[in-house]
Amino acid sequence: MAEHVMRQGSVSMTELAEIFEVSVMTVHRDLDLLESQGMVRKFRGGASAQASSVFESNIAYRKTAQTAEKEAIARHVVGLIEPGSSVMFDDSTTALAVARHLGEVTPLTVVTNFLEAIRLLAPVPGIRLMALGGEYYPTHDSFLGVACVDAVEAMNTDTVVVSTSAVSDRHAFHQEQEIVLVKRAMLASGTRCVLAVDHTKLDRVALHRVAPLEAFDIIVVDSRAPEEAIQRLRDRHHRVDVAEVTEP
Amino acid sequence: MAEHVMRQGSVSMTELAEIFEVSVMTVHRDLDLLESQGMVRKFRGGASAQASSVFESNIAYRKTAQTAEKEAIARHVVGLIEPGSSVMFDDSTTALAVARHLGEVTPLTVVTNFLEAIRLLAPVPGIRLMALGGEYYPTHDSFLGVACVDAVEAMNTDTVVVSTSAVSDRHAFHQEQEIVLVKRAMLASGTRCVLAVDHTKLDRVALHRVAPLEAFDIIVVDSRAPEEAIQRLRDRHHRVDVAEVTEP
DNA sequence: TAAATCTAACGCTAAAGAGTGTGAACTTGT
DNA sequence: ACAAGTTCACACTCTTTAGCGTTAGATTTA
Repeated sequence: MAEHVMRQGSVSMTELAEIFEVSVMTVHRDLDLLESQGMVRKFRGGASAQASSVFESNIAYRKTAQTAEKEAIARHVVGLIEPGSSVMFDDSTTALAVARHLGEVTPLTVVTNFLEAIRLLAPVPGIRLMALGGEYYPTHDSFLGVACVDAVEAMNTDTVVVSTSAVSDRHAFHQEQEIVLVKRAMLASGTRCVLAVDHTKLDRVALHRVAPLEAFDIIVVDSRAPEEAIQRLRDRHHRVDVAEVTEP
Repeated sequence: MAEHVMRQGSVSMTELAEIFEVSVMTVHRDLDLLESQGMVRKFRGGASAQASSVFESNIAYRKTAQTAEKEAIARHVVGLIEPGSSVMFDDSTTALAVARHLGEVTPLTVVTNFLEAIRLLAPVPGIRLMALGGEYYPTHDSFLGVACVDAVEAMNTDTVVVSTSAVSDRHAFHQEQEIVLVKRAMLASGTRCVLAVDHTKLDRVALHRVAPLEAFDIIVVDSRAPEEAIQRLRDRHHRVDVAEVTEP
């Protein structure tokens, strides 16, 4: 339904009800949900699409996108992590995919500001979990702000895994300032930094520069990235690992 | 079933299976659960009770105990909180009862290190949630340790609500050192400090002193506390509020 | 004011989840 | 080595929960 609103730009309630063969009440409920997630705007009689820049940074959307790629990247990243070491990661869905596999490399110390990852890892035996506090942001389901940056700066981990929404030949980018600050702090507090991005992020830019690519020791992309894009990254002396995507 | 193990001290598997009219398999599963929560010890053929001091500090036990009293205290404490102010509370089940009612006094800034409360409050509109990070302790379902103390010390809130496992005429007590350190830090960072304890905690002591009762501005107890115990607290110039318990 | 739209409440259905038992395979202690 | 005890995997039942529609009442717009 979200996709339809996106395509049309603006649709009426009754129209949506007919298309999806559901009652008007259901359309209301679903749109309320999408609106609370920042995916669409509601007005009397219908709903309109949000600017792409705002909903792309939204969890509900990010979770469903490029799952196969993220899964492949996650498996590769987990292979880079040694049992007994410490890992820090941010509030990206790619990192969440990594978190799902961390139970395989125990014992491990895990540090994150991502509430969903905390929920996921809290009951896992063999994982010493450290949460980064801060102000809770519902749109990201994570803790950000000054308190979080301070908490990051008080720590040091063997491996830091971050993902950003855009990567050019020279820099990693992200739209939101609060998140940029946290990611930067994380990069500064990791012995080894891994940038994990799927191919849709390559050759793009966003509002804020997070860091130059030199700040990362390893860049992991999925195998659906164009060969020449990978080559271009490698040309600038980066170690670029390609994770093989298996599923459709 | 836990109660039966407590009373008997030590019971065999088959005995438990007969008493509760369930299969031995189920007994195994339930005891595994209780053991993982630290309520009992398992050995080949049966299970034995834990020392009371260890299981009393355990969430699974604390959650089921004195719910009516905690509910009454919680309602009273919420009445002390003004909309628009900030509240910090610890990882006590009493505080959790308070958290359940915080949606009624929005807008509000809430600070806690208790994961269950974070889960509970994250989706509540009108609540600005700040999490205190730190090392995750499964037995308390909260974040403790140096990182947590540092995070607390970096903040200041209008009201601090804490509960302790024992209260004498002069001091508040708790068994665990990590928790004591966090509670102390909280007391130091609140403009107004509230001690919320049900009547079973009165006239008791535990291993560590948390703070003298003078450190608290208000002490809230439930109406099942003996009158003379309340009077004794009041004699020492404390403001003691009594929350009326309604349910059985 | 009338028509349209929105919200809240209730009950229904289908899917998900928790809890349990059975039998086979494995472990431990005597 | 054998018996008692334990664990695992699977299937079954029961409870819980999420999602949808209908109706009735409130709100908004023309």
